[in-house]
Amino acid sequence: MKSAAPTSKQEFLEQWHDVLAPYALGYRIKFLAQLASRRFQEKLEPFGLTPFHWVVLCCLWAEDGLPTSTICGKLQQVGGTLTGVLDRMEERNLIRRERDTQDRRIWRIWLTEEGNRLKEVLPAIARDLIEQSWGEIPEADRQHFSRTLDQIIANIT
Amino acid sequence: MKSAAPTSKQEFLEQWHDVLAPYALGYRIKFLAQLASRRFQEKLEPFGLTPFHWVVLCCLWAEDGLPTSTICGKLQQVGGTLTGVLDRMEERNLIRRERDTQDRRIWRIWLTEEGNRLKEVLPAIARDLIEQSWGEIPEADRQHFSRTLDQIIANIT
DNA sequence: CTCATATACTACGTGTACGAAATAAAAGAG
DNA sequence: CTCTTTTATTTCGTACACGTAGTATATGAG
Repeated sequence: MKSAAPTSKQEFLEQWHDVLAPYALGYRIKFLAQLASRRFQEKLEPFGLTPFHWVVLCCLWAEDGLPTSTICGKLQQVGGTLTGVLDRMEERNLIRRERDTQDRRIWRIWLTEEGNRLKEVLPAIARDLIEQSWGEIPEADRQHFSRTLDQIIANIT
Repeated sequence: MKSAAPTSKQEFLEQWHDVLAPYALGYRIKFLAQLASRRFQEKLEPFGLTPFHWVVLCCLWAEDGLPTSTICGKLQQVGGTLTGVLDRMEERNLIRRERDTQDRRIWRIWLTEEGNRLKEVLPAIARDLIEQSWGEIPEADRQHFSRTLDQIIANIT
């Protein structure tokens, strides 16, 4: 029981199709999310970053100085989760917190120079991983999958 | 910044398609997994269960008395994660740990009476959630999505 | 039998995630 | 201008999730 357990991916998929039908969809999606996160984590490790850091950086690259609540909204994450992530990002010198001058309840998040520089390196890494995930799947199927994904999200929201 | 933040689901999806293309696929999948987990958690709360308890129970309903490592394999989870989950399931009187008589390294997991009884109630709840997730999506699209999902998992494994 | 190696599981430290409660500042009622 | 209510964020407690290290037991070489 090292890390990845004995069951092969083939067996894994079969089992969750047949034996455990009620959870078939949910668990496979959760599993894919988890697997993708592991892969991405491996690639980010050399930079001392996590997948969560990456998405926060994405938000700030698009628009710097966002309030914490706006980032929460973009990522659809609970406030308490962000606090910890931002704490660690601040420690690692990726971002800087500054109080809004108009509304002192708001803390705005600003990229440091290092946070900004990563924009030159990370996107290529993310793109490669996505391309690997799609693999041989043709463009039409990718779009179809993507649309259905959005529809499921809408159904469950 | 209560719990779900101001950005609407419509805005959410648009943003992750356009603004953050590199992460578009990954983050939406992660988000769906998270969202589904929240919904399922809500439904399991009255029983004092979590989604993880559900999948472990699924494994044991199919075959009772499995070794911890086999459950790890079926769920494709790291051993350390299972230990904690099983600890809590034991405390909640869902399962019982027993040492294998042949190989004393192995701990076999057995359902308690309560763990067994839940088989009558929980599957319907899970099925409802899946059905809600699919919504109006026609059968052909469901299968198509499901196949592509497996393919992506295979590509990234 | 004895030692090295492999296997099954647990323990620990870190990083998400969640809901609920606490804190601080703004905004609105009177 | 006060008092209540709302909003932004943090804090806390619990539950995954991972990699690494540690412990106990089995297995194979000699």
